[in-house]
Amino acid sequence: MTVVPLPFDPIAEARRNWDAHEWGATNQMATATAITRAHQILLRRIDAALGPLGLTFSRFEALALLWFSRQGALPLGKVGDRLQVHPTSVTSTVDRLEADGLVNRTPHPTDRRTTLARITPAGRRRVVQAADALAEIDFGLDGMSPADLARAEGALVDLRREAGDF
Amino acid sequence: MTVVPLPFDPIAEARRNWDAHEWGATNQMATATAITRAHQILLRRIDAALGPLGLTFSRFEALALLWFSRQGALPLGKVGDRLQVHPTSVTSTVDRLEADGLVNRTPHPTDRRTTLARITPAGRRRVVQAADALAEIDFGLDGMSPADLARAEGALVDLRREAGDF
DNA sequence: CCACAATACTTGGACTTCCGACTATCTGCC
DNA sequence: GGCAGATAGTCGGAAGTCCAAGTATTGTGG
Repeated sequence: MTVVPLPFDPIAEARRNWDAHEWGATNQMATATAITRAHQILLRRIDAALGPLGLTFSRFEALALLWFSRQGALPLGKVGDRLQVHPTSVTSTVDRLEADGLVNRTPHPTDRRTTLARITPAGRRRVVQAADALAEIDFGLDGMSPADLARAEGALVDLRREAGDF
Repeated sequence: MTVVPLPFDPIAEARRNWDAHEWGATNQMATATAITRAHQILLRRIDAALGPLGLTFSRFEALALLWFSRQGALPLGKVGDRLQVHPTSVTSTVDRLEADGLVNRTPHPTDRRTTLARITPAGRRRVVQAADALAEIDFGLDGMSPADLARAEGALVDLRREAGDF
């Protein structure tokens, strides 16, 4: 995608318009817009870095979660809870990871409703490569100072907590 | 989507795992994850608030941009530049806005390559309702203090600038 | 002045996300 | 014990994002 730098900060501009028309919640609008843009930037860079490895960010997140799990396997539902995504998204993500041989579906030993996603040896190798690739580009955040990294993370804790993240 | 609160902060957990396995760029990973989650939370709340009005956040952003423009019309390319989305996304967004009668496509007076998106009277009414609805829910950010709003926005300025936002 | 490059938009395809609806299985209470 | 309701996962569909490629139009350098 061609990035065309604007001659002004679009958020500052939106803030002026918002105030001028008395639309309310200007600060929230500005922060919501900033988070949205940051996410766009991040996702593009991360997916670009993972593309050569045949992964996307969401597939990487699932794979890393399994990698960290003690047994290398989790029920699909647990994956959804941890990543805060819809069950159908987990199904779709695991479908693709399985098609690439990075994960296997295994029946749960006692609950026949439940399916476990288990990371394969190939999956373990791949996720390490991906983590390297992401560390290499600083997760797309090389434009942020250590202080800003901490500020952003800290400022978002209450939002996540209040939204039920933990 | 059912939100299942976790008994711990998943980012703190990821941080521990990341460090334990020496995967690198832990602070960037944590901030990237926080931004991703914040965006998920935000988008769900905003789209839920706009759903009854037949809008989504991206359609609202485009409509608001046209509303603020002096002529009530902009070339599709300009819309993409301002919202930092791919030309095909603009096409798709304007298609739907046009199907709902909120926007019209008009030929550019001098450049026949260019198409203008023009907000209709119905579009103007709708966007004001939408802005009210969003202010009502504080853009999904009612969980954040004024200080945190400013912190988050400020921390992301450098990222946006360095990425070519402005 | 005219061929070639740049620009503006659309089309088709891949991927992710969600919702609603559906099947299969387990759990609990009468 | 057995039926009702909860839980786990999948399927189909809608919407958003992107990329690659294609058409139409405009701009430009030899």
